[in-house]
Amino acid sequence: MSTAIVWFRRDLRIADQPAVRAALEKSDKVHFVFIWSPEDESLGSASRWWLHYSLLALHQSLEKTYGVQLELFRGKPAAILEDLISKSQAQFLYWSRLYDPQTRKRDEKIKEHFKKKGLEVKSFNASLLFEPTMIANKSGKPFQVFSPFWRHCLASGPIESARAAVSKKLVASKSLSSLSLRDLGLLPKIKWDKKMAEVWRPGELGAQERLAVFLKAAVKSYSTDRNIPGVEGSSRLSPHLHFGEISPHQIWNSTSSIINSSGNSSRVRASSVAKNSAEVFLREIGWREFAYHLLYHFPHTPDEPLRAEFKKFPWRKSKEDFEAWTKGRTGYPIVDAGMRELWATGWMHNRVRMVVASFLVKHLLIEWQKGAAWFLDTLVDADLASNTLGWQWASGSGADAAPYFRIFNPILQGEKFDPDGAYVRRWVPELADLSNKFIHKPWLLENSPALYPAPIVDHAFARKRALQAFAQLRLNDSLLQ
DNA sequence: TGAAATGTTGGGGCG
DNA sequence: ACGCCCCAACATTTC
Repeated sequence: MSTAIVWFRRDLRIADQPAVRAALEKSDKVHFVFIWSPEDESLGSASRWWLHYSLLALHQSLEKTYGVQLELFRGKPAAILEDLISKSQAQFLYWSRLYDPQTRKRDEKIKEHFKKKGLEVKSFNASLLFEPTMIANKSGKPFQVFSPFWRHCLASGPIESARAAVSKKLVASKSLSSLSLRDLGLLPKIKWDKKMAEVWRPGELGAQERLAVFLKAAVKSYSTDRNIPGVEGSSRLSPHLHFGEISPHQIWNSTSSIINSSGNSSRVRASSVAKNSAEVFLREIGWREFAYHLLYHFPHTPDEPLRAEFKKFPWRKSKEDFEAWTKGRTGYPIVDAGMRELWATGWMHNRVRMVVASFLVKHLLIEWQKGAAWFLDTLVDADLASNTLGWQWASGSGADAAPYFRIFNPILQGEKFDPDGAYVRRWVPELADLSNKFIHKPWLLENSPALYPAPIVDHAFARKRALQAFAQLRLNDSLLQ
């Protein structure tokens, strides 16, 4: 009897999972394998916490649906797969594709190696609506601006439907002497994760539940509410998407069915708002696709600016300022609230991500790579593609970037998007008693809260300094030409 | 998915 | 009644 190995990575689900489906079609003996390789992929503590529970959830659903366990290993994937294949005599090795430069290189080698040994090795698309190789502009080049990219994607043909999980009982095969989940050492040694468990439910079921809740209510007013961090207006699907607990196809299918069914309702007015909101939401899925497009075609961008002239930007070095930023002690309430939300829950509202990123890069003039690294280290949805796009956007050095002169005013952003201070009050409790008038500028109070720091930099001063620095950059650039 | 500076308009207070 | 000024509200431009 033939044997297949499914190598799970960031596709931790069983529905709409082409590698699993292919293996089940080929064989009644399948080993489901996950290899924890911190040497290849450094995950922050929040992401590790998530991964632990996501693996637990995957293990449970594999057992329930197929009657077999998830087998866990630790080390270099090539070596571990070699061992597994010789022990199991597997003929088929399947996985879902990843798109970051290092992993692509590693996986290509592994594929070539086992093909040479006579195995059928296949990789599948399990995480993108439009893989980077499918999309190019008229001159055959990758897109660098979102709108034309997304227009092109939407015009490039219908999006495939998500497929349900195949249900089938597999032949129990001898386990490959795997580790226990605890042996992977993904959980934190210090117990800081209590808040995480209150906020998140990692795993495929948690993802489906999150999507269902979002589509039932919040999606209707997504286009406006998604900007208000004090309101639960966003889907919070990002960590589920990152670990592949849900596919964009599944999200696409269920969301577009709302768009299509809202046309013949009697409440035409209300439904057209909902329809627009659903489209705005799907556009955000499009931004994720765009991020993978850029990472694939411009593999240097996690470390270096896409626009080369930014390499010479006169960044400041200030350990103290960076630390104040990470700890949520900059003296600007909306910035500090965001950084503290991140620290407590491993997540930050997107509006606030833009504000804190702009603050680090433009007010403090600290290089975006440092902010990007902090985000990767602390976010549960830490994703190289999306994170790179976001930070390059904020610094003005990337594709479709914010112009250099676009500097967020942290006071105005707070007043505009957190007008009643609900978000600040939640995450910066020492300001909870302030009136709406002062909640975003507590330093103007006669006796401002003693425990809360004064602004580490004056806004007007910082704005001028940033504009000067960016002007210098443009000067350098024109002198070179 | 920007903010600040500058320009324009028009209502209303007031001599 | 009229001209003048102030200023809020909105529009445009500039960074």
